[in-house]
Amino acid sequence: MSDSVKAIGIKDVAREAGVSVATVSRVLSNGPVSDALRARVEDAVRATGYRPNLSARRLRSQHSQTIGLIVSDIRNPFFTAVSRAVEDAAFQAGMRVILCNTDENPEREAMYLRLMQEERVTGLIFAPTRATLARLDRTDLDFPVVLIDRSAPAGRFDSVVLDNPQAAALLVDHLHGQGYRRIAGLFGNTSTTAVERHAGYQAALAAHGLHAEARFVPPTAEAAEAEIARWLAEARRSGAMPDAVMVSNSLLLMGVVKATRTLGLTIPGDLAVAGFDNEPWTELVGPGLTVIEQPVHEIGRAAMTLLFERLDDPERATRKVVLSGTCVARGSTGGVG
Amino acid sequence: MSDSVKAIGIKDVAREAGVSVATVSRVLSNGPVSDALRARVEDAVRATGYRPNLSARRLRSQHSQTIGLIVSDIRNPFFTAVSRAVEDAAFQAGMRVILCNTDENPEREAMYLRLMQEERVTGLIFAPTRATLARLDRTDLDFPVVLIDRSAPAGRFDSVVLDNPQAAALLVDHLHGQGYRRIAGLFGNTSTTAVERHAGYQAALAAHGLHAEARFVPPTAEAAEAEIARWLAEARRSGAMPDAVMVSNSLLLMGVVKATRTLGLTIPGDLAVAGFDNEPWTELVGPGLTVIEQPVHEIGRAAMTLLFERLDDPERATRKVVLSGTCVARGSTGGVG
DNA sequence: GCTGTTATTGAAAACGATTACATCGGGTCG
DNA sequence: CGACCCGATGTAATCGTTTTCAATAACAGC
Repeated sequence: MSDSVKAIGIKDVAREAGVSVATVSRVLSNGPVSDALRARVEDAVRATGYRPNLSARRLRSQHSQTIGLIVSDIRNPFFTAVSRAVEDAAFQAGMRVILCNTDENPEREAMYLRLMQEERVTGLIFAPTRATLARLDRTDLDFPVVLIDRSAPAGRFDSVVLDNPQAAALLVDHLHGQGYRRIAGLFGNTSTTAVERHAGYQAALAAHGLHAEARFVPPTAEAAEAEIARWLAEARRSGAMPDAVMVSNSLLLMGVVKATRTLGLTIPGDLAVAGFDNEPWTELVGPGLTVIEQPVHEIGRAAMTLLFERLDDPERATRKVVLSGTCVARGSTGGVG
Repeated sequence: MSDSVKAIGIKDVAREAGVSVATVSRVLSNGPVSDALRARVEDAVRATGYRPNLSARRLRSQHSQTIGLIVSDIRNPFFTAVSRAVEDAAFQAGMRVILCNTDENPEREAMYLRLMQEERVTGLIFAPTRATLARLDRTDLDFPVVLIDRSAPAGRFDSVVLDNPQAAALLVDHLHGQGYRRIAGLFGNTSTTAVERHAGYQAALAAHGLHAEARFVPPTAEAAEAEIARWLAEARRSGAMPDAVMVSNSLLLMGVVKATRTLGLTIPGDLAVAGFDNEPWTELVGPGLTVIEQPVHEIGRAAMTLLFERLDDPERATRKVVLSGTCVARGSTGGVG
């Protein structure tokens, strides 16, 4: 707590060890130094408790050794898992990660993009909203970007995404196989992900000769709960109750389950339910919830791989890695009758 | 993607605007500049697309404008909520947050503490494991630290914690009021939090004249599931089945619920269940899970307040803010019979 | 008209590290 | 033995800002 002493710098270490600052720097970065001096310097570092100043280091070396990771919702276990994978890969490569959370808010996205530039990040992994994705082409960033979860329509950026249409179709096929015929769909209205899942849902229903009924809501449990309650009330009046509902993410899934509780509906007796993301709790709710499981860790790893390859060769053609999900069938789609 | 042009710096802006770099700097930091020049500089900034280099800025100004936040598990909604509160408060104060995740691993804690020093953070908010907490007194950091969730035994650091004994007692009292008499307790074995909750649990049971039966496990759902299964099997053989079990965090809670499923026990018929942290899914599992709700947002805000006050006055006495939780009663403790 | 004061502005030092370049010894080879 | 080279080390330039300090201009007071 002695506030008066200045923080110790590389000069102090050099003096303590009786060498030049250059030698200290070389020891710190495993440069060519004789064993004798190296030992002296290491002792001095320990003795003084020296910690290099990262700002100075980054400024001079023009190397931030940092990659950015901008996700839309850190509470979503999908993103926590991905960020874990990214961080592990980054750590192995001796890099740090700056993790930012946008809440699907374009203003925050813009703010964090600016931050990334000011931090001079080496690269960025980004899950943008549709709004930002649209103008991202025209924004110029001076670092490579890999998109995750949300994909670019054109091809200026590398990206890694789930095969969303296929995954949605997987759910529809499963529901159809279990005997459900009126399959409602509830989708988020901010991400391209939801759009793709909706497309897969529609195509699969068409293939089975079924009619699609889809609605789009803000990606919150509350919105989903309210919408599904309204929807079912209407459906009951018109005598056209769906026998199953699939949703495009786990927040909506929670909303739907809540709604069935307040409406007094049983799962799957009155309504079958299926969704995305195999979160730990989905196994524990009701008879267990049928979900699509994403290869979350692989998605994170793939994003890092793409990023590093791009850093190696900035000129190569952009790539899009598409991974497929698997259907985890549980009691919530137990079958008709 | 024009890689050949050097990144533009403050010099380029100065040349573009026909002023000195000092003036540009002053405009950027709202220093005293005539309106005419200010306008010219702002135009130049826009024209060149200049972004200040944060490393250089931090190096020169000796002000990182950054606070560290080290949590033990970012997937734990308690910490996601806290970090949200911290980040909001930091943003309002014009600061950035470096968020780090230790997984309750002392090595990672040490690594991140080192990182905080090298980043020259202004202050740190930290939820340490017991192991690290013990040696934290002897470590010298050159920035103030506020502990959250886990409290310091001595008093070198400011801290903000839940009133853990009281919260645990709240649960025990509730269970007792519902008619339960054999109340088992399952606690994590890495945090001081669990220790305090255990103490409250024991005291409350004693007050009711009941016998405490507690066990400690690693803070994972798997460990809890295995332990509770073993425990119940033993208890059944010895004819001393508990009629209720309380656990010290939400991961353990999940493990216990899983175990009841595989063992075919009903909640609360065969076993009442209660735990900590009012996560969204606890409402949806079985008849709803009775939990202690923590004032998560207030905890984050209080930590930031403590930190800022400490920065204002490094000499003042350390404080410990204790907030109380509330009991959210649900079906999982529905009552005996 | 001279001086003191204040508000703008620019030149240059400083922040704490890395690194280009020079220096120095000692070994190898012709 | 001299030329050459190589590895270890030190000196000083450098990264892109902020900030100190001096300079200038404008203006008020006497």
